[in-house]
Amino acid sequence: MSSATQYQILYNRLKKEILADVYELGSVLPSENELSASANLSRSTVRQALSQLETEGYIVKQKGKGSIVKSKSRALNLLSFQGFSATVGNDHLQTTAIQEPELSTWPADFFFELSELEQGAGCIHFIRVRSIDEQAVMYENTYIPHLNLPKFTRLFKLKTSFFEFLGKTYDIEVVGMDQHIWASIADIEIANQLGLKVGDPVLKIYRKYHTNRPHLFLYSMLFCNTEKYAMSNSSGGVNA
Amino acid sequence: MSSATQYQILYNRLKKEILADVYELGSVLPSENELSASANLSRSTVRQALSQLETEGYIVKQKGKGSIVKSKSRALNLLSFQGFSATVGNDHLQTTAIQEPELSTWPADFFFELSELEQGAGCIHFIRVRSIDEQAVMYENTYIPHLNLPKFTRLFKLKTSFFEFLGKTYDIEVVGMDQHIWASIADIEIANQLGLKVGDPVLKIYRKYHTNRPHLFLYSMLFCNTEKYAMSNSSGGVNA
DNA sequence: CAGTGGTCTAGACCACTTT
DNA sequence: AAGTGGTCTAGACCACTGG
Repeated sequence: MSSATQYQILYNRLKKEILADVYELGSVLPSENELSASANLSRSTVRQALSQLETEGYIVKQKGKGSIVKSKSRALNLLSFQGFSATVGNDHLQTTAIQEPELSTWPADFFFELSELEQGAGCIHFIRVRSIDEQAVMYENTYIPHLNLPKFTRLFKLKTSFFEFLGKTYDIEVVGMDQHIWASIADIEIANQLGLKVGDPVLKIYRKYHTNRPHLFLYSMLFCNTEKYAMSNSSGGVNA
Repeated sequence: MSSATQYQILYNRLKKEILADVYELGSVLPSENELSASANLSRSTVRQALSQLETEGYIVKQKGKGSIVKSKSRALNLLSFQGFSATVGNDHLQTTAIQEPELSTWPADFFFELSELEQGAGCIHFIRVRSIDEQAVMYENTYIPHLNLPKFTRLFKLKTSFFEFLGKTYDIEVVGMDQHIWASIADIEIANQLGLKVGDPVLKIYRKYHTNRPHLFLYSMLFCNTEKYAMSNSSGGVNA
């Protein structure tokens, strides 16, 4: 929490209203001047809030028309599982716990560089397997520095959405990420968990998530079975 | 082309300077106030240019410090080759022609859905292999609908940058893309071209590029050797 | 034509980093 | 203390969409 900025407050309000269908898909938001007047903010500040909604895919702006509600997509538009035609909805997605969160030291040869702060804090580690319609597609190894996350191991239930939990419990939001991707080969553990044979090709993805807390990063190492489902994403839409 | 805005001009200048090593990796750009003074622009306008550089991954801003040059990643911030530590510069990147551009019909089982317009136009097809320091890393199969691209097969030289060519010759710019990613296995052709053994894992990427021409899309099918170099990208960084 | 978003200016105060 | 980027204001003119 702490002191949120004006544009963040407006951004959150509008996002909430879009998700709550106050503004329906395809309709226009109040104009920048109207928002400026009603929220008692300068137009620049309103534009900053709208800009964030735009880059996250909630709205599209059109000169002369207005800000049009485009989708209720989640924030990060980066490489998620999709079927070839339709997106995989929550109905079809299951999560299985392989290892419950435990506090330990960081792996010796951790791929990403860690700050001294992170090194000293130790890490929380857990493993999940994600499935789509009973088909295991992703083996997910997550590492989190134990920085000011009281009672994490007690509170977090692996079955729930990790990002949602962080938001609701600690006000932590993911604002970006770096990722590295390789084609790799399933070892015995990965093969077992993903229903593959040892030596089958798997997608290996290392991710570093950036959060709204300045020095807090989250790390994931993913192994994906892409036999049936590809990883996919879109980019584009321009800028401020 | 046409009348560029002030912040676009500044953005392009800074990007060019970063790519030309005027500002080295890890160094700081001139401060917003300095740029504002030297370019004779308001600080807001300077911030808009820097903001675009940031969302595209060229710089990172740090309160109290400055704008730090982060990488020379290509414009479209989506999945490009990077070494583990340093970005791969143009000095280290070679292109080999495998098949020169030729006009033909579309493949029978083309992965992406094609419009009637595209179907009727036929396609230009060429194959390149990209290498980093003599190490082949990407087998690139490109398909372009033959829509109002006069003399393409005569004008385009495979050794030159494809996107740059489209921009300079036809004023076509890539503004976004969709991509699908799988872990796959090298067949005899791919293995030969990438210096792998048949059965080695490769990254398979199908891309559909969106351009500034409303109905013009470009298609690529990539096969990547990720033994030494990973594919990587960043997302996030906020806005104006 | 009035209304919209796109660009731009010239200020201001703040929190943060470095010296 | 000086300098940096982050936020915010109150204006202005423009190009574009709609009636």
